[in-house]
Amino acid sequence: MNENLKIIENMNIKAFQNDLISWFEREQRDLPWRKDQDPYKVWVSEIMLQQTKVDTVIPYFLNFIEQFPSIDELATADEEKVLKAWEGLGYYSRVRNLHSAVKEVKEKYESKVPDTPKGISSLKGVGPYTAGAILSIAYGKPEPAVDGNVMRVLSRILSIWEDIAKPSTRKVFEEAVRLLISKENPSYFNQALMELGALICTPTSPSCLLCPVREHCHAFEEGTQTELPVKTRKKSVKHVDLVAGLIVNKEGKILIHKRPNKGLLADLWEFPNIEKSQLFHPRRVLEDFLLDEYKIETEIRTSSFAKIDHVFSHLTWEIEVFAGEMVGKVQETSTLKLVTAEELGEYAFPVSHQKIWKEYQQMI
DNA sequence: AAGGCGTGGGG
DNA sequence: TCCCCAAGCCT
Repeated sequence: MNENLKIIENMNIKAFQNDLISWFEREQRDLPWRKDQDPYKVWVSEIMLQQTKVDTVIPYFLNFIEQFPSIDELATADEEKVLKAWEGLGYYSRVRNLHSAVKEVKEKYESKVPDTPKGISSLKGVGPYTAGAILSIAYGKPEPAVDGNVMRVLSRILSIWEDIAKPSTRKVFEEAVRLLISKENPSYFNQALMELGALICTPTSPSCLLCPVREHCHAFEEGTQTELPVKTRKKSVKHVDLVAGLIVNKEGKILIHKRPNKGLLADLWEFPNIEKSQLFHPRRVLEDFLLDEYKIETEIRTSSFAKIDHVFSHLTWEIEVFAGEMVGKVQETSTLKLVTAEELGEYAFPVSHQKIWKEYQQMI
């Protein structure tokens, strides 16, 4: 056995499972994806919940399932509508992968979500955690579903001092779960570990006195619960200065651009923008960019109407925004459009550019 | 392995 | 204000 898992040898595993699952049966939150075990809905919820809080996900989940109630309806849905349903949730590659994987399930598996580790893991956007979550929650299979909650909870119960920021550490916890998981109810066991992490065994100031498994917890016994888990923090973020244009034509239509299908905010729409230059005034940089890149002649106002600060997980933006008018005409393409203010609502924008639009409306 | 990839909320 | 977090995955 792994040296990190010696505590398990002296655990009463049956009692641990029972205490944990009984607590979950009593205290679990009433969440929309817990209404049934439809593998499709479990799948959608697990993708949405990646790095995202329950409270944030709930309204998105309800709307998404209403719009796309089944594999077949999502598989045949218009890409732009699917992306719009994800607008504001972040990590947009999740929805692109989900849409693509759902199409694959429809074509290759007759619209039935695979129920084997190999099958489920082959789907785009389904990694080790999500595979285990779907297999255990939707299909009752005793597979580990190790997320941040599970690593935090088990690092405390089993006194595991490995750095959970290291990718290789997940395997230690998967092995632990394989030893601990209830074969009678793997679904509740996995969900209970995560629910415990969310409600009781929280990152800071865990509620040990309310914990249903504190008798089984080595960290509680030693008083080390606030020192665990060990997690090295990553380095600070870089900063980028942008200049953007809120450009309208003579009919008042607004110029928007679709971002590339890879990288940051892929496939989302934006107001034309470019990184600032040290050498030239932002207004001049924007003017040149619109002419060179889109062959658009513009008259840009002398002073900007807004400066938007936006923070991502790995970088920050400051966007200085200028209003302007097109002089001539544009050739519209699939990635460059002129739209009315009403039509803007049909396109998915990142939050940073939603801020631009709000500032513009206040200004005019 | 390590960095890219969003957003909103809490201490 | 700043830093960290929240049911990770991909390259």
